[in-house]
Amino acid sequence: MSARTDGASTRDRILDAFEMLLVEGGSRIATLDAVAARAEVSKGGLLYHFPSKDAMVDAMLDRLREQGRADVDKMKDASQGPVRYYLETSVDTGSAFDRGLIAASRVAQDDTRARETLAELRNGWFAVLAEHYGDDALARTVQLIGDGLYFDDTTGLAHKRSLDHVRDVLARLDAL
Amino acid sequence: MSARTDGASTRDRILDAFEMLLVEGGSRIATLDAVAARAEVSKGGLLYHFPSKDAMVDAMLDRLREQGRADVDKMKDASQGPVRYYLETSVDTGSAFDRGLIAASRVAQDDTRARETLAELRNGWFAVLAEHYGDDALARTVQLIGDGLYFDDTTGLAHKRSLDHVRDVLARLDAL
DNA sequence: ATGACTGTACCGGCTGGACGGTTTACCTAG
DNA sequence: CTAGGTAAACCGTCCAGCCGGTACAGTCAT
Repeated sequence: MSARTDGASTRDRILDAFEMLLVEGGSRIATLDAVAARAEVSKGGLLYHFPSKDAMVDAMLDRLREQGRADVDKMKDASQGPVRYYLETSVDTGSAFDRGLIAASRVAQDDTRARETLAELRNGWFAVLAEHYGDDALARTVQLIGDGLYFDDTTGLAHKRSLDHVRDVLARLDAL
Repeated sequence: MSARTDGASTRDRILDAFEMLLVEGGSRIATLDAVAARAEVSKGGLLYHFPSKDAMVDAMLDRLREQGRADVDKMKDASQGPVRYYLETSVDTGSAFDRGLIAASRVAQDDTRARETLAELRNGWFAVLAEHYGDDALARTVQLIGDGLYFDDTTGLAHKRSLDHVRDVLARLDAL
């Protein structure tokens, strides 16, 4: 709550490092030693802030949920409208939020809390989409397209024309 | 290629056990010991068939690619047409192929070969979709929806009405 | 104002357990 | 005899978590 080194608190630097490693190589390489090294903290220092790896995951997920709430707000009053905003941010924009999202999905493979967090975020977006359209079928379909975009992106096989294709199809439905 | 115990060969039983463990708990719990136990084979017996874990992954991926080729064929001459077939099989039907697909995506997190295999399978489906529609935008969008369905399913948060919603929207586009 | 003490933030060596993989000795049906 | 195993000891490596220390800022009685 007081000591700073560069700009961010050590605590946040550790969480950032954890997310980066998760994004780059999955949970296998995101060991405590690797996280500590990346955050330029000793392992002991890391353990001072987060008593266990589990606690670190919890903290990362808490931060992500908070960022998620902010994202839903931005989506609601985005100038392009919620749909375009949602679709455009479904592909990795390099933001801290995206990084956290990808990190969480890496962990989700064997962590229930991460799955729950992801589900909670998805529910938030769906609510905005459903309210905007007043049509659950359309809202769900757009959300699925967003999930597909996101999946392709994180699995490393996104086609750069995908977003254009989707916009084209949604235009035919007057759903943009 | 000859010895049977129950119905399947020991080799296939091992691969099945490996996939099951991958689906249930990700690569962390799919250890050689756990696979051997699930397949009711000794660890030595497992290593007799697959000299290393890497070799086991390769074999699993090979089997999956073969099943994938068969699936593309089934998709081409499915009575419901390729789109319905593709969509319906994007949600887990409990088939061996689905299980293999989920298993591969679990491994894909830190395995290039698995990512390549998944990409190859996706290309096969896209080709059928694109040929059917003669419209890349629509084909890509349907594929993204399929990816979304699949993603939701494997992340454990599928809504059972999703498929109906998608069918509804595609009907509005005369794309079913 | 100073010396004793306290809490915060952090360091880094170490341990114990799990895991992948190897090897060896043994069994058994065809 | 040999293909197809079983059973279990063993090795090297990796990793989470533990622990004994350090540095230093602040507090407080004297």
